Amino acid sequence: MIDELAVIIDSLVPGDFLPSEPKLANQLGVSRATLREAMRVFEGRGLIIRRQGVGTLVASPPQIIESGIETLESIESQARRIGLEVTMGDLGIKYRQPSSEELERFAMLNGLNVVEISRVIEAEDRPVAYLIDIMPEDLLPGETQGSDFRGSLLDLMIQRDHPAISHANSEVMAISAPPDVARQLNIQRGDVLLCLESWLFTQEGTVIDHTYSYFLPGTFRFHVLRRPAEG
Amino acid sequence: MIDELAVIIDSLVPGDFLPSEPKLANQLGVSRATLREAMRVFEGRGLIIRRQGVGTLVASPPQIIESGIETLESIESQARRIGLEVTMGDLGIKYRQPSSEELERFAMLNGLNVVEISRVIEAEDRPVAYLIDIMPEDLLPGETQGSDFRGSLLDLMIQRDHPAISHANSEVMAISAPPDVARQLNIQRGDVLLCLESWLFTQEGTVIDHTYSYFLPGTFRFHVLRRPAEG
DNA sequence: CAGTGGTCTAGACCACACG
DNA sequence: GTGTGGTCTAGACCACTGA
Repeated sequence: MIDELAVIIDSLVPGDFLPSEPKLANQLGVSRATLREAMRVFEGRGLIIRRQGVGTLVASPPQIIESGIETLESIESQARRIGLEVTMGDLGIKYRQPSSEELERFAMLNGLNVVEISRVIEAEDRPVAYLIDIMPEDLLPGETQGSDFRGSLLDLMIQRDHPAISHANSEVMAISAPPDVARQLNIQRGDVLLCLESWLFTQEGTVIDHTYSYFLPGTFRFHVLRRPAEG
Repeated sequence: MIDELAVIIDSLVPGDFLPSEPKLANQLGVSRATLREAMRVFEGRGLIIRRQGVGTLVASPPQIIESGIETLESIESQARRIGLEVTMGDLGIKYRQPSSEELERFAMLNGLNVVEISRVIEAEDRPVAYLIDIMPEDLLPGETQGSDFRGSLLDLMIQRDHPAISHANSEVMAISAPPDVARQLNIQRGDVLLCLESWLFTQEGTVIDHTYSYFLPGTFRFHVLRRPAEG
């Protein structure tokens, strides 16, 4: 069945709509649930786009952002390098009390809040990443004040001299999209995401930022040089 | 609903069985389909194990293999470092003609076949990874001859002097398990996997191995140091 | 064999987009 | 309002396990 679906998608050109799910299920002789299961595969590869209330259409092949995973670089600047335009959705800014773990990690002064900043990155009118930064409020770059900020938080932090960024320690994970992230990225919960959880270090060795980056498959390609251990 | 399920799982100790799916669905007041959707989340985190014909049980917290992703090291040797015992399932060995792309990549002599080697790695009686190596047949280490080979292919290649391994170029991906891989790892298709696709280079700069490594969430933790680009 | 999880079906209702 | 995808339900059959 999945092969038949592949043929149908193949026979269409980017921008074309597939028949509606009930029709297509009928046409292929399967239930809608089974059809949707199959469509997930193609959606995961970025070949089709499903939009509630609109329909399912064949996607244009995306421009791929390729980068070494060991390079700490904002999505905006990666995109700029290949001439791809990315836009940032609305900033979600939330101040809250730090957890005890955060108090320790950030070596925060008493009484300060942490600020949690979330935003969706879009390229070619599709969400491609969802970023969350958590940091002590006094370390938030001043440029971000005002809700019209549209640049890269990471770029601001790298460019400023104080505190100076040294590196990030990141963990690489494959996860199934949690409900809140799925909603933000306009995908179904359970869809596959590549996630980097990072702690940003200053040259003094203190942690000033804790981030989660969720990447949709298709637009990003991370590579890494792996070398045998010494000895 | 998912929270109620979390409480139930929390209240059990590793090794305990959950009620059967129909019973549990009834108990929680949802359909079996919905329950299964929720259970996927916990299965993805390695908290529960579902076995067809047996039941669903609460998993013991796995020992976690932690490693820098930029280190080229076999799973066996990573596991040895933390005192975890891993075993290798049966080798699948298949000889076949190289594709035109492989001919070029491997700079192969005419008439040679490539050999495709696949195996499942298990730890604590659970599959944790699925590895596939594709290489020209004349480069396959002699030790692997005979179906009772149980060691690490990568270790053999790193240890031998000719050809000497320099590094691997790997791509990091999050994928939804394809049917064949899902079957091997005893998971459901659509479950989340971290995948490394690598090309192994000799010090002469030629490619001698093409590998896919699929990692189940839970047992492995990859991290990486990310540094700002120069300038 | 009985009981389990794996998969599929048919049908329903909802949230959403767009005219 | 109409049609779309998103989600859920109830029920069925299959494949597998272990007694």
